[in-house]
Amino acid sequence: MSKPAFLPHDHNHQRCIDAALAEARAICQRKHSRLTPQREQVLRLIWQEHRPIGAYELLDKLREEGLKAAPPTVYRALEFLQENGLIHRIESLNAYTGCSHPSEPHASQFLVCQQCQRVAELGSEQIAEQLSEQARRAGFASAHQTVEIRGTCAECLRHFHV
Amino acid sequence: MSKPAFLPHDHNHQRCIDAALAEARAICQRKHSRLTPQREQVLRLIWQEHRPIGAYELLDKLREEGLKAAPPTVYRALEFLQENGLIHRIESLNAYTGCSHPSEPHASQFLVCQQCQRVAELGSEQIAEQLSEQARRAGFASAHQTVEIRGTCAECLRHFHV
DNA sequence: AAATAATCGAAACATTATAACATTTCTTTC
DNA sequence: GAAAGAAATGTTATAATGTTTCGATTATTT
Ligand SMILES: [Zn+2]
Ligand SMILES: [Zn+2]
Ligand SMILES: [Zn+2]
Ligand SMILES: [Zn+2]
Repeated sequence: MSKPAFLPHDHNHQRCIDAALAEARAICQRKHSRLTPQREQVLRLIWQEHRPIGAYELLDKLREEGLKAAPPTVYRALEFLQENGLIHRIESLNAYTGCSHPSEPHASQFLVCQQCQRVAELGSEQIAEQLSEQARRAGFASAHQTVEIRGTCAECLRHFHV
Repeated sequence: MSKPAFLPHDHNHQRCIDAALAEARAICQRKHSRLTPQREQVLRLIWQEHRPIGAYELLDKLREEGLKAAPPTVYRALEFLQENGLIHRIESLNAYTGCSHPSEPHASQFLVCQQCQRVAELGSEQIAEQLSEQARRAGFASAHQTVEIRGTCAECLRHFHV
């Protein structure tokens, strides 16, 4: 993990979007997963911001873009994208965010800024390992970890002096 | 943390209930928080099992016990109990579970068994510290942590060979 | 007792997610 | 290319979870 967790608020975000979509297409091609136009559209909408987006907010955006969509449309796309490791669900927000490094399976921890609502992904194997280890000491076999840290990002700390 | 995370399936659970209610009463008395009969009833229902319980499941149980309850009845009680540190919300389940050591504020990590649905609370300050520290390295100021580990508890590992 | 604050009752409403089944599109096989 | 099978999508309805509002009641303080 060399990349900074949160990019500056004014970074060139179009690059994030383009890179995420390109990587998604490559991954799906490799896996023979069908990243259909609708699914790609949903992924693109999710990547519009680093702020997680809810299913119904996505639904609205799909409709704004002219698609005749109903809730299942969105939830099916979300399911596909999750199964293929392209997005994560943020449990504490009931919302979805693009995965920052979808190419390899990984444990994730999320930093959720209360001020700007952005989310960044830590990919600390160390944390994941320690969690698994502590669980193991209780005789517990870990299958999946949900780690979400709510707080204030560096930029918001500077701007709002919270 | 000396107590085992998961108690045996066949432990004397009435003791858990009684102890939890007694501790809750003591805490609320000390804090001048009003643990009304309704709130205590909800807490007792939550402690009926080590399995987290959803708001509407609670609502049903309240009605079974003769209370004329509506959703706000439950959610208000849950809010009170959470504010007073007597219960935790398990985000990945949309459900609530009794706090195992409500007397002092503490970070919590939850082990959630996929087989028996029980939840145990780790209270590892070490994990909490490491998470805060890793976040801090990203310039992020932690305010609250959600840590939920899904997997299989020791007893279920033995019984079901998963 | 009166004033104030906290709690509760009740109805409506809002948000998030899934079930069920029909239709279309894509892929494979012949 | 046509037929069969599989995957994806459309459509409607409904389930599950959570909130707002406002008035009535109860508890606490003065
Ligand atoms: Zn970006
Ligand atoms: Zn921020
Ligand atoms: Zn018990
Ligand atoms: Zn278990």
